[in-house]
Amino acid sequence: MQDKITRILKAVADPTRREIFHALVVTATALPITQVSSQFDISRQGVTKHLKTLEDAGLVTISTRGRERFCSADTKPLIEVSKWLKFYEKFWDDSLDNLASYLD
Amino acid sequence: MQDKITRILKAVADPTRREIFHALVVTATALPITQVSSQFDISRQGVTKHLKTLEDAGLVTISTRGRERFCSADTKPLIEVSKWLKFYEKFWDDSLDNLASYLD
DNA sequence: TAAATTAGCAACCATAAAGTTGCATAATAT
DNA sequence: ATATTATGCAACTTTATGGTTGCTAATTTA
Repeated sequence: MQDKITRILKAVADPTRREIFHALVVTATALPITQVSSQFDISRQGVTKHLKTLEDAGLVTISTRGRERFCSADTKPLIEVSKWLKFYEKFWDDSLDNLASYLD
Repeated sequence: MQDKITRILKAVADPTRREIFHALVVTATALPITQVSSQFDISRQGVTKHLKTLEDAGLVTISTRGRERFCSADTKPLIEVSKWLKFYEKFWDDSLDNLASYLD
């Protein structure tokens, strides 16, 4: 369907999803879905959908233990975003000069 | 409506928009809309919409001269994305150690 | 065993997003 | 003056997205 970088960027483009991701990153311990969703105003199903999107992007991993599903964040896919940005860093300040040197 | 970082991330989350943006960055000279759209398979109007989205995110600036509207890329807003990423860089490799030092 | 908890699935809704076409208008070129 | 070109605007279609609710199934707890 979509390529990796697109999935990652779409995943973090939504503010609620960024919040969920952030919460999982700073918690640093795997949380069951209900416990994640309790931190947000939207329904559990809403959160589950967001978690699925984050999982598809590789930003969240989910493991089942008993009836619970534990979610934890994985920041590694963001390296892709960082790599994508790298190219444009060249142009951040003195655009023309840096472009010139790039074209050489 | 949406906050800055969300507008920027949404703008670059679309692959066609990333392509348009990239084309403008490497061209380094302002291009009239028709000339931009000629490089893509979608209609001129489609491209115009994407340019509007990019402009709203600050990634493209458009100036009118005569009947033409010249578009050029501005990479500066991507600094916001870079700043957003900064926080998560801490966790990229040795997650637990770095989280520990962050929490101190 | 019965009650409570965790979660998935499916259907649904409203809105946004990506793209199209047709038409009007202003600026340029012939 | 006419024809051409560059563009905006508006309406429309299709599909994606963010969110909801109701129901069912499985695992725990009492």
